[in-house]
Amino acid sequence: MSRWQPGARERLERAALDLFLEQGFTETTVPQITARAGLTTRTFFRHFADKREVLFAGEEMVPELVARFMAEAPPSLGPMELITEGLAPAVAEIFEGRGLDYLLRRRAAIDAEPALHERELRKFALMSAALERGFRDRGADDLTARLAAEIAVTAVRIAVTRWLDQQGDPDLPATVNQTLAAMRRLTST
Amino acid sequence: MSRWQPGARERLERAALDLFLEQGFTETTVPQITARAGLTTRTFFRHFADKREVLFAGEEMVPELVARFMAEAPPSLGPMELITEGLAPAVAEIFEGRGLDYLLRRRAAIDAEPALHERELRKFALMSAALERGFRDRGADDLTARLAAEIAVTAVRIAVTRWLDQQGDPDLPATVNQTLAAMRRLTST
DNA sequence: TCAGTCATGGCACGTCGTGTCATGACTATC
DNA sequence: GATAGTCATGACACGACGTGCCATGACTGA
Repeated sequence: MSRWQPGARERLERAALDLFLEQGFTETTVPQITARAGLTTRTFFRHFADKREVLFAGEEMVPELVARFMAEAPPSLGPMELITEGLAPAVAEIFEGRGLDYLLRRRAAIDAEPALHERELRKFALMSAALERGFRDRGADDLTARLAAEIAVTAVRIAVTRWLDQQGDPDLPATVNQTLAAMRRLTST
Repeated sequence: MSRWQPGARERLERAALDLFLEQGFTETTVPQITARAGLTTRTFFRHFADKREVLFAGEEMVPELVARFMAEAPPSLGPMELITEGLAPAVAEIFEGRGLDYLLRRRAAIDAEPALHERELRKFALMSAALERGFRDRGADDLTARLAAEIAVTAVRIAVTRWLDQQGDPDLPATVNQTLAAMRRLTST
C-alpha cells in the first residue's frame, strides 16, 4: 500500500454496519461492502469467515478472557459466590471495549436479522462453555458447573439487553448486579 | 404419483440425517439428499427453507403450544410456581414426539456442526420469547417475565441434554424437575 | 541487491437458495 | 365420464456466497 489508511478490517466493519442499517443484511452484498471500503470481495473473506462475522470480529478471545478470569479468582469461592462477586467486573472488561454508540447500532442490525441473532447466541454459548470448563477445573461436579455457567451467561445476556435499553446508564457492572439480584429474588419465590 | 410412498418430507429428513451422520453436514450437498430420497433439488427447498431446516421441521408450532399452555394455566400461579409445577409435563409434550433413537442421532449431527447448533439455540430463543409474552400477559413486569422465561428455557435445555445423555431414563419430566431443583439449590447458595 | 514474507487482486468454480414456467396426478362439480 | 381447479413436483436460469489458486506489489532483513 502506498499511503496508509485505517486498517482494512475497520473499514470493512464500518462499511458493513452502515449498509446493514441502511438496506438490511440480506439486501447487502459483499461486493457492495468491499466497494465502499475500497477493497475486493476476495479480501473480505480473508478477514472474515463469512458475511456475518464482520459484526463479531475479535470475539474469539472471550473464552480465553473467561478462562484467565476464573483461574485468577480465589480458589475458595464456590460457583455462586464467584458469579455474584466476580461476574460484573469481568463482563465490563469484555463488553465495554467499543463505544456505546457502536454497540447500539450493532444491536439494531442484529435484531433485524435472525441469522445475526443466531450468531449472537453462539457467542454466548461459547462463553458458557468456557465458564463451565472453569467451574469444573475448580472442582465443581458436571451438573453444577453447567448450571452455574448457564445461569451466569443468562444473567449477562439479560443485563446487556437492559444496559443498552437504558443507553448505558447505569453502567454495565451495576446492571449485571441488579439483574443477578432480581434473579435470586425470583428463584427463591 | 402413481404409487404411494412415504411422504416426501419424511424421506428427505431420513436421507438428510443419514448423510449428515455418514459424511458430515458441510460435505453433504442438497442434490445428494434429494437423489437418495428420489426427488429433485427444487423440491427440497419447497419443503425446507434451507439445508439446516431438514432437522428442525415442525418446530414452528412450539411457540403456539407454549402460548396455549400458559393461557390454560390457573391465573393465580406466579411465574416461578408456574415453572416448577407446569413446565415438566408441557416439555414432555413438545420433545417426546419422536423416538429417542431419532433424537439421539439428530443430536449427534447437531453437535458436530456449529451451524446446526446455532439453529438449535434459535429454537430455544423462540421458546423463551413465547414464554416471556405469556408471563407478561399474566401480569408480570418486563424484567420478571424475561427472567422467568430465560430461567425456564435454561432448565429445559439442560434437562434435555441430561435426558439424552442418560438414554431417556429417567423420563424427561422427572429430569426437568431434578434440574429445576438443582438450580434452586444452587442459586440459594 | 536479493530473498522472504505478507496483504491484496483477479479469476474460476462449486454450492446454496429463488423465481418462473411446465407437467401430471388427484378432486369436485356438472 | 368430461371439465376445470388445485397441488406437488420437475426443469432451468440466475444471483449471491464462499474457496482454491496463482500473480503482484509493498515492506523487511541480510
